[in-house]
Amino acid sequence: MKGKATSLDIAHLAGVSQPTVSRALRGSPMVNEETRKRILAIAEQLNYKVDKNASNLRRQHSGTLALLFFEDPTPDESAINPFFLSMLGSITRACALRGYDLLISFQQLSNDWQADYEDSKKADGIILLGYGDYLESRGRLEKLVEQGTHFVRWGAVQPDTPGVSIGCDNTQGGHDITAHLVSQGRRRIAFLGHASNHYPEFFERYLGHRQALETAGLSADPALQVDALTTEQSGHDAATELLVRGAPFDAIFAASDLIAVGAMKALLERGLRVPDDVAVAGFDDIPLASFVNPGLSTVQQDTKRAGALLVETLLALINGEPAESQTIPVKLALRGSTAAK
Amino acid sequence: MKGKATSLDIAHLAGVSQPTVSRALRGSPMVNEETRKRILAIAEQLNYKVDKNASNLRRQHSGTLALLFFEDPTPDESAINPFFLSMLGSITRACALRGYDLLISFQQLSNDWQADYEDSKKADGIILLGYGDYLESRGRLEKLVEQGTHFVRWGAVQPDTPGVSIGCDNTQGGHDITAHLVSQGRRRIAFLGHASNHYPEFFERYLGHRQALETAGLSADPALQVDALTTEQSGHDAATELLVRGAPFDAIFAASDLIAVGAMKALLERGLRVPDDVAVAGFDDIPLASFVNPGLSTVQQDTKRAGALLVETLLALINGEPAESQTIPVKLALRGSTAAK
DNA sequence: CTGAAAGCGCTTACAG
DNA sequence: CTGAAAGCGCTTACAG
Repeated sequence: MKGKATSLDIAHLAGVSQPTVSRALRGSPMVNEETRKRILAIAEQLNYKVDKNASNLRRQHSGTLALLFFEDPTPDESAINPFFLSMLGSITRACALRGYDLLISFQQLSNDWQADYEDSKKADGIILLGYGDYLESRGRLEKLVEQGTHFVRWGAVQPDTPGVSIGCDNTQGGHDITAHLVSQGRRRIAFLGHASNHYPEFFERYLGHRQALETAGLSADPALQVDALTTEQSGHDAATELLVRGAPFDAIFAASDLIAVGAMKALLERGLRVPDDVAVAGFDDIPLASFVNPGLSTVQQDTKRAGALLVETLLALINGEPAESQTIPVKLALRGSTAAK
Repeated sequence: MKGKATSLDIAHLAGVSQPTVSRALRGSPMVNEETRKRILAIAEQLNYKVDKNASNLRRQHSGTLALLFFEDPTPDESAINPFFLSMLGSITRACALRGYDLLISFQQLSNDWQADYEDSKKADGIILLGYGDYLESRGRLEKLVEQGTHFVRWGAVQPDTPGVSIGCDNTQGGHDITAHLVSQGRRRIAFLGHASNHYPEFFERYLGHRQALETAGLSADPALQVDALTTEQSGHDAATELLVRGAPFDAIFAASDLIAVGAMKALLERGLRVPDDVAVAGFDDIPLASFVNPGLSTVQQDTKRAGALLVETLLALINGEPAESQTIPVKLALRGSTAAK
């Protein structure tokens, strides 16, 4: 036999028709048990595998999901945001569990998305994972909805966002970690991270932060908010800017762990001690958070649950079942960086 | 028009035959320029995308590579070895650059590999990336070769390994970092990591380590080698074991950064100072290496180059071109953890 | 329980 | 330069 075996080869060997082979292989109940066993044995022996291209073409689905991963500040570097890598792992596992393959594509938010996996029938639906200017990408989300593409997005869950989104409770997280800082005796708490609707996740964290301040009877000083994207460098720059401004502060809540780690570096370089002089908290609970010195207090996102929920929701969408945006609860992971003075 | 547009729909609208549409879309030179333009315009307007299943079925290839990722000590946790994540990123980019899609699958080394992507025509070839007992997996490599599967493997490059491998120069790396430790005045250098042919990469690093010791006129004390897998926990355990043994040492070369970081923790817990009491070096240069305190000296593997080389080699194999195993040079990344006493 | 027939949407000789 | 024909390897009504 030259080349790979086909179902027709098996049919010949088993003395049945090709459709019967197809039925037996997929466990159709209407195949004689003995016939099935014979067919399975031959298939095994020939190392036969169903040709997915043929099968998919006929069945008009692919058994594959696509993960569209976009990140803007790091177009080409190998350093991908660890939080997303953790998500990647959990999404892969969730797919495998449900018998789906996962196609992966890294893209820049600023480019046109190569989101034609579904159109070209390579995937049944798309998971969008990334970080960047929401307002810039919004139009593309609308286009996906318009085209009837099946997709779920990881991000801020807001009523006016096109399509279905899964995200963590950013507001609650921002609130809780700030409340914790207050409970540790901090009063002048800076926020490092973009705080506008361009970056809804950060904005929600910021709003939660402000809520907690208000509850504590503290006011949010505009001088204590500095824009930052989710990279260490950006966090370093933001903390430096904060120091330059000169407004006193005794704590920093960074909108992501990467920002927090960069900020800690900047503080240490200026001779400030964490947490003695400045408490620092982050968001995400990336592995690095427990390794910096002191350990970084942060808001933990449940990536395992998130990955599973993204996949489940997308599959529901694909199957025409109702699917809604959902928010996942967060919890605090407290370490040395926010100890009381 | 209901459902997605097909090439036949376009043919009708353009007043040509369906094969002409197919030719025009793939830029065949034997299509009238005006006809082509008309067809392209219609295709654009209908948001037409070639059905990959049909195309692949006909052309008998998939334009997709599969990345089979296996890791054994962490079957289900979300914490994936950061070094492999870095490789993942570079492989994805290398694929995208060459117009290939990447299918990803996480597996346990101990299970049967679900390596039938090529058999089922979902991928044209497979990249194997992972860490575990080589002797255990060897049989499966042999089977892949036997079946004529196109694959490349990241790992130790050794003549008797089935198939084609790409790996870094582990021996050189182990040699250079040990020579560096010696140059910093260290004389009793421990090695943490498996040092047997079950783990060829570690073994090569160990051999390089011994070479450097010999060159320096130092002998390798068996009491200073402790087995460890590439996790922090394992590194922590190994360092603890080393301390329990009681043989004096003034430096540790860990076979991976994760081991080194775990070992550093164990040392600090016992009140030992790095580098004053014990210098510590690792291997991989994961992002964490520059964040621990003090920064971890290590051997840097060029993951960008590695990813590109893996993809290039696999594509050569797929195209029936000659392809050979290759070794990538390494370089040292020196930080505070190996400063002179 | 099984087979003959049709067809998924392309690509590629083969003719002209 | 273009079209009619065949066929990639399956799955699924339709008959029996």
